[in-house]
Amino acid sequence: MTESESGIVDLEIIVQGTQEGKKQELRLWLRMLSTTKLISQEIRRRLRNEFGATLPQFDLMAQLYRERDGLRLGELSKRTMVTNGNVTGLVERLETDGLVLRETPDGDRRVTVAKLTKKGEELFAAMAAAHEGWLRDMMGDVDPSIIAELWRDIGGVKSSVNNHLSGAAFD
Amino acid sequence: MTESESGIVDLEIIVQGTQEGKKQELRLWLRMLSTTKLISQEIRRRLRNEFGATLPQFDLMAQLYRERDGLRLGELSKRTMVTNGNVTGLVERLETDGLVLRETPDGDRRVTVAKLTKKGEELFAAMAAAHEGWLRDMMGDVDPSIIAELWRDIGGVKSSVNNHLSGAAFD
DNA sequence: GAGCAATATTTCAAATGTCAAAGGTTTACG
DNA sequence: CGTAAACCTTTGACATTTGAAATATTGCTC
Repeated sequence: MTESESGIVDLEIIVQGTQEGKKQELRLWLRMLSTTKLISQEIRRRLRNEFGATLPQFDLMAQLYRERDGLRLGELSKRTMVTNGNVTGLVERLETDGLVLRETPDGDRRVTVAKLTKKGEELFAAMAAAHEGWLRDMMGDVDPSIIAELWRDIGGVKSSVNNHLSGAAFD
Repeated sequence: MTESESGIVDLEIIVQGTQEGKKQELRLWLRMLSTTKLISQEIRRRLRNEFGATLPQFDLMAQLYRERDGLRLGELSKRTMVTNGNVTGLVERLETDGLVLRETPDGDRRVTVAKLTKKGEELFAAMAAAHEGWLRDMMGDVDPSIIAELWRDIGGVKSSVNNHLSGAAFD
């Protein structure tokens, strides 16, 4: 058995012994975290196997796909939740693969704009379609009304978190 | 403005133009992902600032705290959703910091067991208390009944995902 | 007891991630 | 004009992550 198959079990054991009604927020958080990780790992595996791409690359290309004129690296960083320093290398590798172009506009030479190449657009279109299908498949057992409800309520959680951050980071 | 303050905005822009009733699973997934990332980053920031620890280290110590007799590295890997190859270096660094001990039992020399030191126990106890408080704080605006409901429904999502994995990975 | 499958951990290469600091460019102010 | 402040990207050090391959040890079988 390869290591990749040994992976996931369950982080929630941490609060196994939780008393009724207490630490609900902690319980919810651990369940969100493990579920998100589970889905991420599955998507990562499929992206890799079927397209030879990584999840951060997919995220980044998704943004560029919506902005055909390209985006500045800083803008890309914000939209993908990838740190600035990280975007550099990410775009670099995508450029090496011929999926992305980098250019500096005449107006402001501080700026670097990245945009998808033809090849990049084609690859992303295929990945996006597959990606959506994977999710529909994975969540296939969940009632659509529950999906909608979860979407709303998690939005509430997100707002609450945003209102209680220590550092800076807004929406 | 330092880079760490520039960070997060919102990944959900990807589906800005989504038609009503379509791609609900994708929408939900993106919201889960961005919310989880938001909370993770906040916890990471606080762990770092207040305790000089990282999130994976916290996860790992949480498991060892519940098993005072220690755990084998493979067992640790499964419980923390950290891959096997990863546990090695993680434990190594914790040992360097005097928070964890490693020893090989007489019975089976393939095995390495890790356990918390006295110092490790004390540090973790402090971190755990703070951690729980942070979560209660961050989710402070969310009604407790919603929290409970989310916990149940996300459990449903998790089950569904587990039933539709391509590789191996169970619960 | 030699050989082989199973188990447990380590190692490796490549990519990603955080954070901090340094590099150029542009803008604005005195 | 000249220079400081602001802006955008890159770089660097280091930790983490994945996936796969390599090691080491044990247990089983013939």
